[in-house]
Amino acid sequence: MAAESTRQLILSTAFSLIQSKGYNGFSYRDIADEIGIKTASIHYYFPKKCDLGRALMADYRSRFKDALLAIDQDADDSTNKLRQFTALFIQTLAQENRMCLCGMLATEISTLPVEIVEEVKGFIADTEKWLTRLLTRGCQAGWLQFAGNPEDQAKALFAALEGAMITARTLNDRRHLEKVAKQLHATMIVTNK
Amino acid sequence: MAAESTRQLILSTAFSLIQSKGYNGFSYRDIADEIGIKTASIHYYFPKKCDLGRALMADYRSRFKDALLAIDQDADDSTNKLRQFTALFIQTLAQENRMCLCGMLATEISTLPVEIVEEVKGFIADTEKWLTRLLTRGCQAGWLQFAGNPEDQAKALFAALEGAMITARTLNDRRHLEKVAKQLHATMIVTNK
DNA sequence: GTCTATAAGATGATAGAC
DNA sequence: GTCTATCATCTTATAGAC
Repeated sequence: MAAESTRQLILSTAFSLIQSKGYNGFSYRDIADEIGIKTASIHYYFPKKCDLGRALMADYRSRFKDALLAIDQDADDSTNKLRQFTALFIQTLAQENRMCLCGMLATEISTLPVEIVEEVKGFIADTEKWLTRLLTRGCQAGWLQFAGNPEDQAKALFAALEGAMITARTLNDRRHLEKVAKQLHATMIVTNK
Repeated sequence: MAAESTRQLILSTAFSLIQSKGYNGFSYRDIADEIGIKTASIHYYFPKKCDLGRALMADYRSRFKDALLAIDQDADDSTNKLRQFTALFIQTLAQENRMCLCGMLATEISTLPVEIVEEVKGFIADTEKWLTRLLTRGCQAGWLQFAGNPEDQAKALFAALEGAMITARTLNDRRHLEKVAKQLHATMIVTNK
């Protein structure tokens, strides 16, 4: 269907733009010019910009959740699950220096419509909850070790990855993120198990 | 002098706006309305928006450097210097939920004029360099302990603080940042010294 | 579904009066 | 220094023809 195709094209183009320039940094015109359509056509699928923004963030949240589920279902031990998790961030950055949509929108939070704010908050809550469970189990099984409690360590770990994406992008050095990821692993993974 | 006062008023108002809404999220009109002047007056002091943005980031970078120098000159040991460092981020967030200007602009990096980009890069380089020195000395003196090398640990530490400011602001919970800071301390500070 | 046309408002910026 | 007036341009958004 031509309709479904255009809709998908709008979504993927907008996704790329919002990951690199932010919600306030892209316009319907940017999308239209890139695809070769008119802005009115975009309004047909997404009447208001916040409709598009909400759809993008909701999709992203859903796909990220699927990725976490896939890690859960993997037979690997906690250390490898942790590596798979950090790899999600490294892969995103490797793709044209794109930011995690959550980190991007969270920084713009005070300028966003409420519907989008809720999705961003949900993404953080989902991820910290998942990470807390991973860290708790990893500790119990003796694969992981760290000071403090799993909840706070999960917050610190997620924050470090989001922050490192930002600094890596700014310094135009994706290895920056890889170094931070490696450092985070070294801090938590029990090597003499 | 009225001139100096207006200039300072513009800078402080713009600073507050850019910390909360980002470079692409504030306008000359926002500043003018808040101060009670016209946008043309702002153009008198800062002809182009990037002049204002550059001034704000350069000032911030300079003041942050001074704060780091003050920590250096303090008689405290490395663990307390580290606590003073993380306190800088906590204090910023405590002030009306404001972001670190570096983290804010770094996220918008792909939309910023080059002069500003250079200041942001410089801020990251300055801070990571200072932190690396602190961590190196703290290790040598036996106050601090961590896996890997000081350079990468410095990158991870800075990234975690910037990231935690973002998540804390989004969740509207400044204790989020405090928990992450505490966690970072617990990870590195040798308790039985 | 996609377009043209158009609107109302914001934005960064400048010229020139006071 | 600060203002009024004005600018070209962009932005989100809608109405209606095809």
